[in-house]
Amino acid sequence: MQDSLSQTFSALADPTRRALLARLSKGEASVSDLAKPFLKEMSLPAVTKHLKVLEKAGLITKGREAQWRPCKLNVVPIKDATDWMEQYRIFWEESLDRLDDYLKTVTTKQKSKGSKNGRSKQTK
Amino acid sequence: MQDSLSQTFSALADPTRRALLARLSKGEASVSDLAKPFLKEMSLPAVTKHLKVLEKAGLITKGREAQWRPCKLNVVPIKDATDWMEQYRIFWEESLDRLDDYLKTVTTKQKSKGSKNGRSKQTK
DNA sequence: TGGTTAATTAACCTGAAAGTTAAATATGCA
DNA sequence: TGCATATTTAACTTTCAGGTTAATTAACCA
Repeated sequence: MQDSLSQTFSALADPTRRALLARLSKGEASVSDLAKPFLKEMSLPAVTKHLKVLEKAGLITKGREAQWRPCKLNVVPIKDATDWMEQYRIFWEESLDRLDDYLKTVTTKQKSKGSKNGRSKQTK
Repeated sequence: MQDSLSQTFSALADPTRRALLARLSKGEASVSDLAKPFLKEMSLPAVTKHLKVLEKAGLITKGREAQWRPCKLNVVPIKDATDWMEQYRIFWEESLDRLDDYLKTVTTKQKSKGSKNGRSKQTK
């Protein structure tokens, strides 16, 4: 058995499953509704399996209504994954800062037609 | 070949690889440095393979310095993955709002010993 | 009761992921 | 040169993911 973060990431690591989630973000849908856009590319049981993966990862829950299984999105594991990723946010914000500084340097250079230093990355 | 989001998510879907990234977030390290904490559980070539997965996903880059291959974190794909997840943020914020409302209702009830509305979720 | 629709299960195939051990490749240094 | 260290590659095994087709289950409806 896998830890739940791994399960979430691996559920998300498939474009069909991400598309299913995207569809469900617009509202509940039955299995055949969900499958419809994919039936050119794969069989219904294949979609069933994808849904099972999503269900095991806690990303969707299936209800029952007559012969339909209305699926709905559960976003909690996505939030958990996002929370995990947050620990890296500082890194890309940092690098955006550097980009910012760099752009400022370029702008300055353009205005003053000259650089105060020979290196490219030096500001700040 | 996989699309890059799938590659990122699938690279992140392994606790060893996430631990490697976490280690790299503290600074560059060589392969053997990185491997050290895992050598009780797996062989060095296994770690090499994990690093290759991370490298192919663009999450790290390997340099060379004598016989060492210093690895460093590249956080861009993580940002991309986060950006993708952002489309779901509204959902969990929504549900936190509902929780918030609920807590407010409970508090109000405690203070006023009565509820202003007759909705179903208010008890308990 | 029997037919239709919705969905799942079973049995199977193929390929790739994740690990192994052993051998090969670089690089530094005495 | 030749040995030691760092890392990768090769060859192999096992397990699992993702797909298939065919059969089965479940519910509705006439």
